[in-house]
Amino acid sequence: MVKPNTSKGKKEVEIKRIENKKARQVCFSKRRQGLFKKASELSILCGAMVGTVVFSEAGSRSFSFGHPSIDDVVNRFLSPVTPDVPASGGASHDNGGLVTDTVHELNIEYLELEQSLESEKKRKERLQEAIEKEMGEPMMRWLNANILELGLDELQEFQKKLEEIDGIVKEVNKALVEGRQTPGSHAVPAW
Amino acid sequence: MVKPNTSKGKKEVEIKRIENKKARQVCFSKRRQGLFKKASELSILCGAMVGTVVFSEAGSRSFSFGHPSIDDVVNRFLSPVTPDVPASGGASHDNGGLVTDTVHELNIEYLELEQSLESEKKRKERLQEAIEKEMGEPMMRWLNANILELGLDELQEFQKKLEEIDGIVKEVNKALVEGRQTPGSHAVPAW
DNA sequence: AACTATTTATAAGA
DNA sequence: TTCTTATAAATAGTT
Repeated sequence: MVKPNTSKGKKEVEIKRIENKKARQVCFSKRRQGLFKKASELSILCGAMVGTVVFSEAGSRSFSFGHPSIDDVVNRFLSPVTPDVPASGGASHDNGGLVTDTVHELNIEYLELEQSLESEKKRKERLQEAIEKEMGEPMMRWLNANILELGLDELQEFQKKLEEIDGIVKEVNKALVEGRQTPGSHAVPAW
Repeated sequence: MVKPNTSKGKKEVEIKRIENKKARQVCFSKRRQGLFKKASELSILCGAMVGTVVFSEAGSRSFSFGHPSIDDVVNRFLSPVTPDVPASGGASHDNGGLVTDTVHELNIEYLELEQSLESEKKRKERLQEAIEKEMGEPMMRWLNANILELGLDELQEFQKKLEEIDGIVKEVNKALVEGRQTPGSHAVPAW
């Protein structure tokens, strides 16, 4: 290339909030793309589960990438199977085999059990919090913002949804009370 | 740096699974770092919520980055509410005054009325969509992700919330049917 | 883990 | 928004 420098091109950037709104949006768009590309490459090259979620500043839009899917990744993240916490090594208690027979091994087993109970407790706390937070504040905020705007038809539609969800919850509840086993296939409508 | 070229340096890579285990692990480590850095830069430059989760291939370890925190991002992702609803550019028909008296003015008034009805219709459509979208997909996704994990206590808590909301909706509904006037202060709990 | 030749990402400008 | 291009940044292979 023999083009003279026309002052285009990348300049070094310091990483701090871009104040100019237009420039910020352009950057958001470009870097979001770049981020997803990197995430995708990592998942392919290394066969790893990777999930990335980005919300636009206003919060009105969300973008996500996930391998194998964003839902899989989120579920995995929420699942107690692996303790999360950045770079925390999960003591996997796989147990293919024989009974432990030394005091040392018994001790280890006990510690693992204790840890697993602890993390189960934490998980429950997190779920409880989530219910409070997701069903509480944001839903109520949305209602506050919109309920006065709803007409009759809309209200009835909204109510129908509510009752649909309520029905599912009741069903799962029942299944739990009765069999105390995983309610694998409760009647889920075609979501 | 006066080193002669000893054939180091990057070669182009095609994006496919790296078969060599050692190389794959090294790549995982490097690119994971890179990904988190990019995610962090995006969140700072553009003031956006960003979350990224990566699981090691074996699945024993998880790594995450989140701004403001990974839990915030996940909760937001699972939250049924997105306060989008773009600013409805409603032509405010304030009317402080006198009766219009020329054909021209009547025409204008008619056109404005028509426009206002049109935009009202649009607004309703938007709300209908919002109900579908907010109550539908994200809520169901959240439920899917969590309902099997909920214990009895949590389920009952969840249900209580549902019924609380349902009660409010019914009340507003009633107010609409009866008085056909803004139900300014229905019994709203302390949200 | 450090090095560095190259590829890749991207900030500005058009 | 999309394309172009100079340059900064990421990184694959080597040591």
